[in-house]
Amino acid sequence: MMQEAGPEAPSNGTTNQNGVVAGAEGGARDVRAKSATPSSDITAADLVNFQQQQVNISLVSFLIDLFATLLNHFTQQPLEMPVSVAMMTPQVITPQQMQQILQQQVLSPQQLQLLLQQQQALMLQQQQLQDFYKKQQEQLHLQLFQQHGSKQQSKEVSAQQLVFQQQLLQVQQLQQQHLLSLQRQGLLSIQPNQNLPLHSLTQGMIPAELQQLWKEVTGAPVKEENSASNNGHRGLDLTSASPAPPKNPLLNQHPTTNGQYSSHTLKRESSALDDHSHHSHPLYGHGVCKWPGCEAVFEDFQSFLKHLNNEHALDDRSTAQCRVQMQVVQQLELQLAKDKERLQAMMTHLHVKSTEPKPTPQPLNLVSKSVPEASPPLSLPQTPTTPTAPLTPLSQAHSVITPTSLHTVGPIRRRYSDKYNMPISPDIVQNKEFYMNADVRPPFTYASLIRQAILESPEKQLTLNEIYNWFTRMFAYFRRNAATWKNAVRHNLSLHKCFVRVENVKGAVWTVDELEFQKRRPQKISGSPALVKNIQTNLGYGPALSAAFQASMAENNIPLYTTASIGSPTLNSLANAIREEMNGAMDHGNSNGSDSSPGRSPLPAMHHISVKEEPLDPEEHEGPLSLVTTANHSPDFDHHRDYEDDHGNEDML
DNA sequence: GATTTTTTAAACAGAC
DNA sequence: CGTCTGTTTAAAAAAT
Repeated sequence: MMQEAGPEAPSNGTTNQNGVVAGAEGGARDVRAKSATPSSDITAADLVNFQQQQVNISLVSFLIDLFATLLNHFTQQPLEMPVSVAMMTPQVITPQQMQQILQQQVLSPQQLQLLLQQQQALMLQQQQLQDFYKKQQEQLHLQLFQQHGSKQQSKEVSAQQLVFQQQLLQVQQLQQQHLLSLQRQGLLSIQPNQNLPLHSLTQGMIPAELQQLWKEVTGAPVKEENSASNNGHRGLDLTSASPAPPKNPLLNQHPTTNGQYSSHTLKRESSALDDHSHHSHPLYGHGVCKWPGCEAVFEDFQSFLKHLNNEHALDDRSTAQCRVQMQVVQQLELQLAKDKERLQAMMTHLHVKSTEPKPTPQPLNLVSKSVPEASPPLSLPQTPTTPTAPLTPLSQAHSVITPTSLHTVGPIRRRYSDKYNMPISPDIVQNKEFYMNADVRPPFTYASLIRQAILESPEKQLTLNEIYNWFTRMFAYFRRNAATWKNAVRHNLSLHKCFVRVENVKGAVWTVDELEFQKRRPQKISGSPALVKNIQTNLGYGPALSAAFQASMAENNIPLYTTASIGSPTLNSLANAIREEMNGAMDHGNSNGSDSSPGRSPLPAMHHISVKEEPLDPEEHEGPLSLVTTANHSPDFDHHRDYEDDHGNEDML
């Protein structure tokens, strides 16, 4: 609604963009926390197994990432991959599109309501699983971390390859699962001229291609995954088995029953993939009715049809099952999206780790220069990008299904506000990718966002212009209507006491008075005791230190931290501890106060907010992962970034 | 339903 | 003079 006046073009060229890593944010946001979706009729035991495997993967992944990073850092020779990242981003149905498809076909508002209720129940179960999973993860992390000093370079590389390969396979599996789920429901019919079929979904992700790709990437023959671990092998089995119809978790909660059930179902489903090509009906395969929870055997297709019409007619039970199936699909979709994201982060990490700030190919012409409003690609019917749906902590995770969600693109706002003391950081980090690409208003207040921007900066201080840049960099939404939100940003900076302006030779920077920020609203910590404890812990560290952790977690590519910060407050603390340890281990020198941006550091004396002389600023020097490392020593790189930022802004405004 | 917070809009002043 | 930065007021919207 705001006039996007030209005068908005900021003169960012003048101000040096501090080295905050925009891109490479390989951030490999965590997928694992939401791992094994309670899909289908896999038994509880199976789920646990699967989760354990994922734990293994993530552990290895973490270690690999860590060491590879170190390796890269010291050798300055990032692994090269002769593969374009773009290749690896097949266009799959976005969650939004999925919702549309599903909703348009079957659901009435009442049904949606029912569905929501069921989801809640389901989510309870999920939560239990996740709790279990987290505990295990925590344990293993601890264990592994104790032996982290003894790895050898060669091992790391090969292990990295392994993990990477597994990631590829995982994504592929998810895609197949997803598709098969759709087919199973009959909600998605496979037709040659439709663009949803399997070969389209897996386009660029065909196993053979993956293998080939992997060979190219590694320059070595592909190791059989089962030789190193059973993850890959198991994963493949899961793939084929995954379409097994889900036991309705609401109707049947006896794991033993499920176990018996699934054990032979899995076998039968194993070749479901190529099966429905014979019979047109996706619910019939291998002589078995594939309706979820059914599995009646039939001699011929006709009797199956008869059965289908009789037993699975449009009644309450069937619709309920259908809803559950939708839920499964949703989960898979989410999982898939996250894993894709993770994969891409990995690829980016391996490919352009320390040179390319933009991980996601963001076409510069996406938002064209002079016509911010005129370009209609952003209009409602189809989202221009294919962002993953924002992953939200449990409570809202499935708001995606609400009827309103289809229309929420613009006006509807639901702020997270600052209920909790560490309000948005985990969420914002988790959904980084999403907000970077989706023209969706982030559900955070300006104050929260500004704070986040500042805390993410290496020195917990930003100029106004740098804050602007952070907004535009991190949120597609803020690439438009600059006059409006910039005004709001300035307004917020002035309005809230928690933002402190610090004079500097070169001007002024803004810092966050953490205590004030906490004060802003009566602290109603309604969350778990763990959360409270965590907050206390953080406060104990002092604002500066806590901020440092926040920022480093946000900026670094190490999945564990992101995982932990999202996964559970307890783990967050753990991550902090680990982080601290690592900082100590990695670089000692703590070379006095040599800034990454010598020119504009405010006078230390003026800091009544203790953001300055903290002993262990991770970015201080040789920050383990971020681009800042390079930026510190390479004027060219600085220039490069300046240019990029200018460029970006020109494009946006 | 009242109160508080947040957002949006806009006027204005000072520095550059 | 125009732009950027920063402060302030006002009103509407949203959240509590």
